Amino acid sequence: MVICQLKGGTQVLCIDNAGTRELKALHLVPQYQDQNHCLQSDGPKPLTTLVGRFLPVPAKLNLITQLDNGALPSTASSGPAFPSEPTLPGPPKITLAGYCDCFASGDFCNNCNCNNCCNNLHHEMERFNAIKVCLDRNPEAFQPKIGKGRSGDVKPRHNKGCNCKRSGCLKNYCECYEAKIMCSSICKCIGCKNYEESPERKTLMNLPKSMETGEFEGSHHLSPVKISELPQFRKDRRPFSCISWEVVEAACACLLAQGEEAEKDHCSQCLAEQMILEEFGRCLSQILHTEFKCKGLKIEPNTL
DNA sequence: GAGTTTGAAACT
DNA sequence: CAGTTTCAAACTC
Repeated sequence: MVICQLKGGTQVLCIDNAGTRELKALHLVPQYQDQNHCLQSDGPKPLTTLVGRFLPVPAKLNLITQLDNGALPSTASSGPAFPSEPTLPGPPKITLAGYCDCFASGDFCNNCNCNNCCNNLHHEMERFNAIKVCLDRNPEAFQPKIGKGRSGDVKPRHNKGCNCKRSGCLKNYCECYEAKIMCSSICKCIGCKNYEESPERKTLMNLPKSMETGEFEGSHHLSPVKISELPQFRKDRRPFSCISWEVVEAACACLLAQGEEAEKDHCSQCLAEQMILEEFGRCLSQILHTEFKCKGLKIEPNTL
């Protein structure tokens, strides 16, 4: 893969036929590839636009790393990689860092509340430089934090491990707990209670059954726990108070079972989809009934 | 909704 | 690498 220059002076991606990983991602923008396998465009399409919009994170990393190492531009580029852009004195001092969830996950900001946001198309070079700075500092900065465990492990785990000191890893401050996974040996947390046999954790896992009362008793040897002292699900992720992860899992299991049944009966894809959708409707109906019951509301027949 | 707490990321 | 600062989200009141 190389970088080439268009007559407008804009840098765009250019690919060869080597069949690299990046090539796959670039299939998303075939209209930019000319007869010499160089990408052309009907208008300027800056590099970072393509990177940010189309490349999956591993490909983005690969590309940026290669750019950073100076490995790419030599063959097809007639000049420096970005001759028309001013050289920036250093990393931007504005909101363009790992603090921002959008930037950290490799996305552009969109409808966020950030101030002086530069993680957008209007600040492509600042964004590009910030990505390079982040990767210089940490080559895995844009990798997902939750990954598969060691070889053979099925359970996901935090790639770096958490460093919690005061939350006992049983609040959403803890990245492991927030991701609904146990802390592992690579965590450096103090006073961790987020492990398989932890009674405190088991108490929390029983939470959904008791949300109506505001107070509940866990295991017999544990003292009553007030709901206000327990970690709550993030409001934006959990709009229905009665939907626990167990409910979600059960609903998914129902849908899977329905799909398997359709497959066993050799149903057409269309019919299978219909059966799964109907099952989803039944699940949703049950969930809504439970939710309304939780809130002491009546359900009008035509609302479902 | 304002203020506090918390821990990741950045910085020194 | 350790200590400190900055930041945004979680949490409390």
